[in-house]
Amino acid sequence: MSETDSSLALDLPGDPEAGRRRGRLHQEAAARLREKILSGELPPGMRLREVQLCEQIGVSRTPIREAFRTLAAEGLVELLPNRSVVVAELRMPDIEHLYRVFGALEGLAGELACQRVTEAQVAEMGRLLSQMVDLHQKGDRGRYMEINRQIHRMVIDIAANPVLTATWASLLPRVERARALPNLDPNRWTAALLEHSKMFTALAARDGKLLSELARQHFLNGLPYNSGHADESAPPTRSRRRPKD
Amino acid sequence: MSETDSSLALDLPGDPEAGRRRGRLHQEAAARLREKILSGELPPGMRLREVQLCEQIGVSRTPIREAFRTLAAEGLVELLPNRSVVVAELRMPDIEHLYRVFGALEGLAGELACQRVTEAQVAEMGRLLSQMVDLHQKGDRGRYMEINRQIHRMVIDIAANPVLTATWASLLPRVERARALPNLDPNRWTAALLEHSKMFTALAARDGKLLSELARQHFLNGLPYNSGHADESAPPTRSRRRPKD
DNA sequence: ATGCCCAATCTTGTATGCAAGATGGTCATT
DNA sequence: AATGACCATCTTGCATACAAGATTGGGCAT
Repeated sequence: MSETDSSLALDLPGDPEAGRRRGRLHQEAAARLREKILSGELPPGMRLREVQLCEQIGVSRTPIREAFRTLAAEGLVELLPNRSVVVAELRMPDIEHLYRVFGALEGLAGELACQRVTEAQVAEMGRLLSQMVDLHQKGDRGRYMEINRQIHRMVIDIAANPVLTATWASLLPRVERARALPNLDPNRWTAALLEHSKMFTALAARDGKLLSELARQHFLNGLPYNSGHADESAPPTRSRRRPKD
Repeated sequence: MSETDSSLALDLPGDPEAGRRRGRLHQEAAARLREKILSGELPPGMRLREVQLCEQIGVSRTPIREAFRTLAAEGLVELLPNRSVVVAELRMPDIEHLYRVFGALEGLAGELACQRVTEAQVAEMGRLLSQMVDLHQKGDRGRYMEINRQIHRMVIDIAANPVLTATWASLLPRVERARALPNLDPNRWTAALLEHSKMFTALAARDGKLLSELARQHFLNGLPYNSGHADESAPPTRSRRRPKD
């Protein structure tokens, strides 16, 4: 993933893997574009021209176009008919809408997981949780978030609902993108940790309804303070940052 | 060369619309394939060969391939890498998974709709509901289902959450497909009507939590009785369970 | 000078060609 | 006769050619 070398081309001259990539070019292209969008290298509103990306990524237009459809399904780009594809904007109201849906899905996942979770899985999750506490104390945000992702992923897996998993996964890239925004998720670390702890308790007690509600709330709490849903388009002049808790 | 149906071609010789279709070929192809899958003309498990469909629909492989991706995102077909595209199976456990997710989305929609619905919209919905009662008495199932769709669509629209709408819409074709199965939705007409009535009352009272729960249950009740796993973790309302058949 | 129209160019949408992988049947070997 | 390898063919994945709509900049008329 750190191959941000200047050459974006997928294959170099004489690449022995050249033939081996067949059948996955569009997936690779989609993955690469997804990275670029999430990292902000391709900023919101940017027009993506097919030939330009073809040259950068080193494939023809066909797999690029297929990748576009994948990314459009993930909400990362918008396809304008007979016009360019543009990187989707991500404004605050959109994020709120996204979080509401994602929260509902996580709630459902928690509820279903409660019905199926095994003791071993509860124990495993307890271990992950204590790791998170550790990392929080060390201030290692990167690894903390990694474990965080792992836990959420685990709940979804335990829920064992393929439709849920697929829907959740299709929304995830946008959520990650929102999380990467500077003013989101500022420093509610401590609060989030407490919420995780409560959710774990609910899971261990197999209290589906409670976990469902906690998961939803946990997620909505990740929104910037009190984004009630009334404040539409981002207030431009508000430069206040929330004090760290 | 006689196809199963010669009228499948999108354009006939000398079609004046021939040029006007540009930019929508893959959409039309997707729509046509979607229909064929929902109607059962393309049965589950059937292998879809590109060239064959090209001839039937009258376009080249490119739009067909793009249509395949659209349908795959809707869960109607499955793309086997380097192998054919096949019409997705739709077995009972899948349907249950689907309904759980869809029910959660409808629940969220109801909750959000309660926060935004206007008196005029409540009135309109009351009108639709009474139409349904009428059609139920007349036994006009077709129109009944049409109004039914309209009401659900209206709730989603009132919720005014684009992410929710898009996610819901992407799941909808599969739900419609499940509804078309013979042994689903047998004759719980009357019960469904009663549930709709309760939901309407909750909406009129702006009781989001209640509507959310009712919507979820309403949807899950559409599953054939005894569709598999243990029933939901809903002990508080267990007296409500309908032991129908 | 300003505004409208047209054409050159760019960009996307569609069709088709070509190569690699999958499929299926036949033949040789045990 | 059964089994496994091989070859012909089919099908998909990718690349590229071609056409139509969109964009834009300049020229012309007012």
